[in-house]
Amino acid sequence: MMIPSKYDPTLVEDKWYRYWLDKGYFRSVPDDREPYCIVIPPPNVTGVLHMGHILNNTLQDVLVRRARMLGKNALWLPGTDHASIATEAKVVEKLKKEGIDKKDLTREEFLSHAWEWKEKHGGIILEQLKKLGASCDWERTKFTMDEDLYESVIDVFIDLYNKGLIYRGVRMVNWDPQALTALSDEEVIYREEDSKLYYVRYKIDNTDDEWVTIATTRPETILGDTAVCVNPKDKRFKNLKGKKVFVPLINRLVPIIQDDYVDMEFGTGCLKITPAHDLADYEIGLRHKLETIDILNDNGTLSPAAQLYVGEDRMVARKKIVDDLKNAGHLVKIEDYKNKVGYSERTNIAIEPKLSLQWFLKMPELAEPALKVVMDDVIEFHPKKFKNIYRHWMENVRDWCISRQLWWGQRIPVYYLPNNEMVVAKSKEEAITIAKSQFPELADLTQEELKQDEDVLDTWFSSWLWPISVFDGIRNPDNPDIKYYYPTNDLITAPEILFFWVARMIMAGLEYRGEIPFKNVYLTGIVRDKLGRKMSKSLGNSPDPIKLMNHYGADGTRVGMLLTSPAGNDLPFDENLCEQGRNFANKIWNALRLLKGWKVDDNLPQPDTNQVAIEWFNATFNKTLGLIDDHFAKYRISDALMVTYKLIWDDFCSWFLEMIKPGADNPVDRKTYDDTITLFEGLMKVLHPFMPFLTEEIWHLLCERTQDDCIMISEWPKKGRINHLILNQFEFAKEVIIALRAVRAEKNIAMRQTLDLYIKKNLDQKPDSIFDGIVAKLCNLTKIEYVNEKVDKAMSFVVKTTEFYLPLGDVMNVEQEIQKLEDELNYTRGFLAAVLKKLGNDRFVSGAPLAVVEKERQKQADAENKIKILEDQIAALKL
RNA sequence: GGGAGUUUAGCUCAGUUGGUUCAGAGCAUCUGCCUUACAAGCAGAGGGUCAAUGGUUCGAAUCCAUUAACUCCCA
Repeated sequence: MMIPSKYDPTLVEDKWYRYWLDKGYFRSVPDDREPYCIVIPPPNVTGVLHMGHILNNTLQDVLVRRARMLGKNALWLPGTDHASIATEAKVVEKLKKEGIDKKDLTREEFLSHAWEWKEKHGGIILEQLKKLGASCDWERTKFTMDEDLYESVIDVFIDLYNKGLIYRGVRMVNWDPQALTALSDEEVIYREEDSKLYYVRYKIDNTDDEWVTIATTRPETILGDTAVCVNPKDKRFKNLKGKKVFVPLINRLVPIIQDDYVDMEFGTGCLKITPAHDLADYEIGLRHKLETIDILNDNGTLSPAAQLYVGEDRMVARKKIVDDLKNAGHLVKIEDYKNKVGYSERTNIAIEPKLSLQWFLKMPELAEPALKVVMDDVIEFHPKKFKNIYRHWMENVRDWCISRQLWWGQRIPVYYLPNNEMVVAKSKEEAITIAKSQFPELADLTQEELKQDEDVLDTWFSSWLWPISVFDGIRNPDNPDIKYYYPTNDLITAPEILFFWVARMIMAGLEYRGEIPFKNVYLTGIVRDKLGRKMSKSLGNSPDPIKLMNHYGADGTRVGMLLTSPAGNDLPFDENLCEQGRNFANKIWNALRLLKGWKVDDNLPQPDTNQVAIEWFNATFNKTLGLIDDHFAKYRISDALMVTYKLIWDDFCSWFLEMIKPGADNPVDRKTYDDTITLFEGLMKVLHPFMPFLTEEIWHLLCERTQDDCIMISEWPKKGRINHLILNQFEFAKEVIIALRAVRAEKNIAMRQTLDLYIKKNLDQKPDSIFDGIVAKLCNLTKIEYVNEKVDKAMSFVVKTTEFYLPLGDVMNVEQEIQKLEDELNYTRGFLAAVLKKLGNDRFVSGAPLAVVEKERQKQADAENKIKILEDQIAALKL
């Protein structure tokens, strides 16, 4: 067989993905086995694959592939969410390019455009995940706007409303004056910018010429002022108590109030209060029962309530009012000032805090049990540190604003009646029935008189049901799927959405299933560039994951992502991590080439050295498998990968294959060959979750396979007996081999030149020659002989208490040898001194555990023995 | 302003309830090698006052306190 010396993933990856798909290996339906389930954190339907997805989905695939190999009925359920604001923005933008204005469309027309867009562009990301190797059950792909999921959301709204948990109220929201919608806090980006602090004086009522001066960054909001506030502790303003001031330009008389909120150090210590346009002011307004004057229209222009600049944009009004204040003698001074201004993530327009009528979900009752299950580790967070952060949020939770002024999403099922009442119902028909029964005066109510709420629900109000609604567990709570797969096992997501999504899923799970939605939450880090910046489209600092996969292979990219991404830590991404992954693939490929290049001789007896090598590798494999399983159990995925990496590269390729490698043109015996194939298979199995494509390819090249003999559905290796003795024996042999290599390197002795080795055991120890054959082979020794006396004129080294001699004749430099031995002697003496000091300390001997003291005594004995041997060697050389 | 977290080699990180031989790994660096699987490789080497100070202890990277720097969340 001709195998190229470079592994080419492009010839392999698509082929196997299609094969797995055709065979239905990703498919899961309930059966008698233990289920293992992950629901994908639904990516945004507008999205394309970015590095964060690569990390997140690689982790999920690793977990789900391993679970499948462990014999579980593994389901990874894929899907997307409708991302109401992002998608609507995209559709609006697209229509604009076609000369269509959203305002000219009916809701139905707009939605048909939106669906068209979704069918065409949505779900690219899912296709891209296939390239990564994602073993999702694609037949179960869900979308948050699918009919069943849509209905689940509506059902839940109605249910929560009927439970009294949903209410309509006026709240301060982040208003996007361009998109004309409220935004959630996470959709607002705060940027520090240079602005001005304006000092404005207000005349005090009933005085001739007494003023108070306030400082503000937004002078146009003066028109909405309904009070001026000072700190009650502030001695400067004691005289102002109970007085009133005139708001400049419009001469509205407002009270001076006192509140602890005011920072005496900031500005003048006097704060203007505009309850309609500032969150803190709004709360002060509530406390002091102030009037609220909303001076802005939804589009950011000033309303008639402002009295001045009506119809002007808020930014224009700001400039104009500064001039007018100045001319009227109210402007005291202007200072430069840095402050943080919120911008809309989608439209990049300055956010306006605005009072508006919104729908809210009460959180405290839902949050309490959701906090408990995390604190009690019913749901485990990995890493644990996120428990604190979670608790802090859950203990200070605020009601959730669930309405959005958009069309793309689940429309709020609230119907307003001609009598100014409202009903909540699943359909217009049902609404009419309810209305008629509740209000006898509406007996003739028609559909036309019914007005449904215009708003849709926040996208998170869909995704918080995700682990339930994807199995139709809201509408059909007893269906076989939900009963089998719920609660799911692991959730893999970013800490950024711990509250917006994870916490809310836990609430919904407990509310609607009476059970947690998942047992473990694995929180990934954020993928950053080398400079530590978050990867983003606007910075253009993110590599294209598709290009990355084309270049390094999906396997290489997966390994690159996972190599340095411990849970919860940010990951400064570097392409050469993927290169390392690619190199690893190539290394394994070449191990296969080596193996497949051997001639196998059925009549050749197995040499003892090969038997030893196999026994040793088996022990190593089993020991490492234990480590790998342990790392997985603790969700230390990158550690599991690193241990696997070293097992294959160092233990298998660098040590084992070199041990059993037949000489040039020599055949290998059948038993060694077959055993090596079996060992190779085991390695490929533990590697499969990380590098699914390469391992499948190698699996099929290692030997003839039937159609359904695929590694992806093979069984995860079971940990066998660990021969600890042989592991220790090898550690000793390894030290000898390394020492011998060092001698060759130091003396420039080529590998092809053979050497003889003499070994002198001490302290009545018997020779243990089990690895001698292997040492001889790896170091090209022609002879290993055990002796009772030191060997003259020979290079020497000591391992533990055994002396090794290499008679090299002339290349020996006695001076140098003596120096080397003396260095080691000095070191050992220093070490012994430290040990003796410890043992000479009564408090140590009496205070430390017996085992620790015993260890120190052992160290003492070892060091003393070694010192004696070194001294003897030096003496012999000096003769 | 409130809260949380981080600080160990040039970089990214391990380091279990304090206790083997003066702290480990991968990458990077350096040295020597195209040794008949692999230069996408092989064999080696160097590199750390465990952020600082103080304390507890027979013993501290690990526990406590203070300080500093950075990150995140909330306001």
